Amino acid sequence: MPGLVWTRTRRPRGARPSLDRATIVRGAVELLDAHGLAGLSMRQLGSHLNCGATTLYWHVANKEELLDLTFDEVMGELSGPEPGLGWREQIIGLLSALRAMMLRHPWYVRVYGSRPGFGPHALRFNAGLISVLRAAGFSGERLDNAQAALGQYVLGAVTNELSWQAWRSMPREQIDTMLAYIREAIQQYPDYEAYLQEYLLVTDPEKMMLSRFTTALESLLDGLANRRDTDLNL
Amino acid sequence: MPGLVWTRTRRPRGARPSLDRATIVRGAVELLDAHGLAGLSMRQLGSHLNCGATTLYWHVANKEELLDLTFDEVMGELSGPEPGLGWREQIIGLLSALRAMMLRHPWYVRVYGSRPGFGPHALRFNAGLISVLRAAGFSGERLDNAQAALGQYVLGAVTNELSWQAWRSMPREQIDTMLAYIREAIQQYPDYEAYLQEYLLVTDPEKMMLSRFTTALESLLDGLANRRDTDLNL
DNA sequence: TGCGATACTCGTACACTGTTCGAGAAATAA
DNA sequence: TTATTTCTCGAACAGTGTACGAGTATCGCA
Repeated sequence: MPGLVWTRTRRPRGARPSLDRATIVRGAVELLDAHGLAGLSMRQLGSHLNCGATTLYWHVANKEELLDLTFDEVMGELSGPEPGLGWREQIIGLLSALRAMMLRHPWYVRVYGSRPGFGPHALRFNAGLISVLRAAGFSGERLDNAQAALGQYVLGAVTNELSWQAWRSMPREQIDTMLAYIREAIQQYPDYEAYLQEYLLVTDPEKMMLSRFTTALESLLDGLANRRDTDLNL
Repeated sequence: MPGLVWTRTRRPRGARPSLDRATIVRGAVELLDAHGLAGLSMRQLGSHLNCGATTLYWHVANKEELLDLTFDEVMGELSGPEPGLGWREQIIGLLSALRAMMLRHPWYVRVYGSRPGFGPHALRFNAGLISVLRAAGFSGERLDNAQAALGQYVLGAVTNELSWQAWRSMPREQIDTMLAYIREAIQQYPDYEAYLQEYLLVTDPEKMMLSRFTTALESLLDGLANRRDTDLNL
C-alpha cells in the first residue's frame, strides 16, 4: 500500500533497474488482451517479461494494484473531446471511443466492477465529458445525473455486448443444444418468442450492436436535453 | 456438459441422494452473498453443505456451470410486470426490482460479463419486459433497441454503484491518501474540480444513487417514447 | 433371498494460483 | 575499501479447480 497508487517518485541510488513499472503494466495489458482476465498470473507475467515472478512484487504491491494500473493504462488510449462540434456530437464521439476501447480490452469491464477507477487518465477523460456537458447547459445535480447516466449506459452496453460475444463464441454443439432449450422454453411467452426468433441469430451482430449503441445514446441524449438548465440550442 | 444446463431429469434407481442440485445452488448463493465471488470455492461449499468437495462434481459439471445456475437462481427472485399501471410505471417497477436484486447479490454483475444468461428465470423476466414494451407500441427494431437500452442501462448503473460502494468501503487511510491525490490531480480541470468537490463525498450516497437511477431511467424513457411506432398515450 | 447394476460419495493427487521471506547480487556514496 | 541502498529471485505455504478411481448404499429383478 504505497501512498499514491499511480505515481511513484523514487530516485535509484543502488542497482540497475532492468525492470520498470511501466513495462510491467504494458506486459500485463498484453497478457490480458491475449489470454483474458484468467490468463494473467504473476508467474506468467514474469516469464513474459523474462524475470522471476516475485520480482514483480518489488515494483507493484500486489495483483490488485497491478490491475488498477492496467485499468488506467488503457484509459490513456482515449483522447479528449473534439472541438468545433455540437455538444451531442462531442459526447457521442467520446463515448464511442470509450466503447471501442472497452471492446479492444474485454477484461476492462470485468475489472471495473470492484474498482473505483480514479487514475489520472480516467480523471482526464471524465473531466472532458464534464466540460462538454457543462458547456452544453448542465450544472449541479442535472450535470451529475447526465454524466452518470451516460457513463453507466456505456458500461452496461459493453458488458452486455461482451456477454453476447461470449455466447456466440461457444462451441457450436453447445450453442445448438442451448438454442433448442431456449426455443422450447420461450414457447410460453409468445411476444418474446416472436422477438427472439428475429434477433437471436442475427446475421451481423456487430452492426446490430453498434446500431443499438448509437440509437440508445441518441434516445438518452434526447431525454437529457430536456433536463438542462437552459433550453437553448437543442 | 449435460444437454440442458438448467434442467436435469434423472430418475434415481440407486442410492439415497442426500444432496440435491437445488440445495447446492442455494448453498452457493449463500456463500456468494456472505463472502463475495472470491469466497466461493468448491471446498468451502462442500464443507458448508457437509459433504466432500468433489461430491459436488457429480451434480454439477464444473464451477462455471454452478455459476450459471446461481445466476438464474437469483433471477427467480423477480416477479412479472404489475398489471393495471401505465407502461412507464411498469417498466420502472421491473427495472427497479432488477436493480434491487443486483444490489442484494453484488457478485451478479461480475458473473454477468462472461455469461449469456438464458436460464428460465431470466427468460421469464425478459419476456415480461418485452410484453410491456410491445403493448406500449414498440415493435421490430425499435423494440429491440428499447429493450437493449433499458437492460443495458440497469446493468451499467448497478456496476457503477457497486464500484462506488467498493470505493467507500476501503480502509479510511487509503481513502484519504487517494482523495489527496485526486484533489491535487484534478486541479488542472477546473470544471471537473468544481463538480467533484460537490459529489465526491456526498453525505447520502444511497439516496444519490437511487436519484441518479430513476431520473436517468425517466430520461431514457422520454427519449424512447419518441421512437415508438405509435405516438399515442405518451 | 441373492445378485448385479446403478447412483452416488469422497480421499488422493496434480498442476496451478497469490504472496511472504530471506538470501544474494550489483551499484552508488563515503 | 566499506557500507548502504536498490533490486532480483528461489523456496515455501496455503489455497484453488478438477480427474480419477475406489468404496458404499440402494434399487430392480431373478
